Amino acid sequence: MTEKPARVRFAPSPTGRMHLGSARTALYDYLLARRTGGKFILRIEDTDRKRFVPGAEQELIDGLRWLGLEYDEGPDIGGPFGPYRQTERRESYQKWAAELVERGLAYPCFCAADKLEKNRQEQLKQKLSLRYDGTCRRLDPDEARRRIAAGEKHVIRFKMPYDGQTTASDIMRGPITWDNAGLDDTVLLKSDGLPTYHLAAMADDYEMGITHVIRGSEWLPSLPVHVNLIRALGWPEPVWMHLSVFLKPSGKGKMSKREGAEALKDGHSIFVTDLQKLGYTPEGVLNWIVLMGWGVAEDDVMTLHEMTQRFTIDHLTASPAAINFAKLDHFNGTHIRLLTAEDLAGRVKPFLTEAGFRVDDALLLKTIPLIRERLATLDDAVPFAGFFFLENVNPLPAELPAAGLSPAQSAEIIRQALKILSALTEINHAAAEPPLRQWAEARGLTVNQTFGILRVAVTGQKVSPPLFESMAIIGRETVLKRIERAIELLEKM
RNA sequence: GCCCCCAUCGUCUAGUGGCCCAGGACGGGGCCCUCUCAAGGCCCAAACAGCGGUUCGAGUCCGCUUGGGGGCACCA
Repeated sequence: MTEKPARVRFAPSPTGRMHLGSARTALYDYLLARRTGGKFILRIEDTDRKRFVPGAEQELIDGLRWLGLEYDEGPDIGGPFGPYRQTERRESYQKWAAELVERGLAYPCFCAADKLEKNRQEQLKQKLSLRYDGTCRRLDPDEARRRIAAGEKHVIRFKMPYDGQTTASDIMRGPITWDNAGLDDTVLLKSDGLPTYHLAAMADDYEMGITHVIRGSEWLPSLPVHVNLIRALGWPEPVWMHLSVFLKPSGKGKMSKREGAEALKDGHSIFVTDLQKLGYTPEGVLNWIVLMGWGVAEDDVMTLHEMTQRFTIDHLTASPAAINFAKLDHFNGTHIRLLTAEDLAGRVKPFLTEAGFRVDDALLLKTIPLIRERLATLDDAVPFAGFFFLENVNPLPAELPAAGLSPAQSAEIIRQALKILSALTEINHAAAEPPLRQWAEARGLTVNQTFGILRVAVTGQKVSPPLFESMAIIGRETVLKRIERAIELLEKM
């Protein structure tokens, strides 16, 4: 590759939970940085003190770590361009704001919030476009200085050009042109002295040497503000990439809290730490989201490492993508099957432990070949492997009799099966399956019926890994004991 | 109300003017395998939103219409 090393930043604000959209942005950031031999930076945009959520930053960091998106610079690990939290860089923003005012590119605005709100309502009523009326832009600079000196509350607004056009280029959409007449005098510095996103992000990107800005398409409307600001200050312009939003599964509208709750009922979630708890793997999640907005012709199963080798900016797509959880399940299962037995065992263990099973590592490892292709999520191991770690199972009596057979008939069948099995010195597929099958067929029974009763007797459930392979792991004595118990249960029915 | 973006199977997408009577994946249907459930193999149905241009030739370029999405805060 001939691309120059890119400096890319993931810049979330600690105002909520880390969702799929953020994860995908971070992924693309990471891929671009790794692909070009550049740097991936985590920056926390915490200038909104009202919406600040304690713990949100940690969830972001945990999410990135879990996904395996290691960053090179960040608030917790430092780096040459720190600090990486915006509230720790406020002097810098104030300095830039002051410079803009001094050069006549920005101005202090004393308009009160309630007055601005009244204006907005009025504009709404008259069906006008919503924008600042420009009162303070026309203020005499000397008077403004006097009012500031008198301690009057104010913000700093950027002076957008009144006429002409602004053109900026997005990597996936090409050049976009706006009439400046439709642009607003955006607030750069709030009355609490902290910057808004517009100033803070641009200043940081400049000071941190960011070469590519990857962010959500909700930022597209403020692109002209950002480029005018950058150009006013004479800063180099980064490459812009505005990622489309994720739509709810129906494709109508973007994901909301309502859909989030709906997904959770279904064993899915749009939050990355939830996905972890639900038994999804980073590999599965990553593979799923990387394809929502970036297309490959074929071979769509990839690890993070393979993604970094294949990722290219020019295959990014600009259209909104609907979330499809069925596809997540598929990718997750696929990556589970790609793991080594040891790896899978280690990942599955916490879910079994959490479910109350006392897990023996050696035993767990033996069950992996039996359960691996049955798992869509890691916690599917609970129903598929839990019974291996139990001394006794408790079959539901109602589930014991085979379809179309009475409890008495079913009892008789496994009494015979017990006879056959106890004659064996070891119970495994090779030794147990042929004689049982022969016997069943001779009696005019289907193997489904016969093996079915045994399955419930031995595993306690109607659905399980292969019967005889499971028996081999459980061991002869325990198997025979469980069958005897089932016979008792059937006799009592 | 104003501004901006997007538009290929139900969904995610490949396609960068002829290689496309449009390819892959998920989901769906069928068959095979099979002790349940899976996994796996094979096969099938399924799309270029519409209308005008440009061109010898358009899914691919342009315009309009329609549909969808985003934005218009001292939030990011």
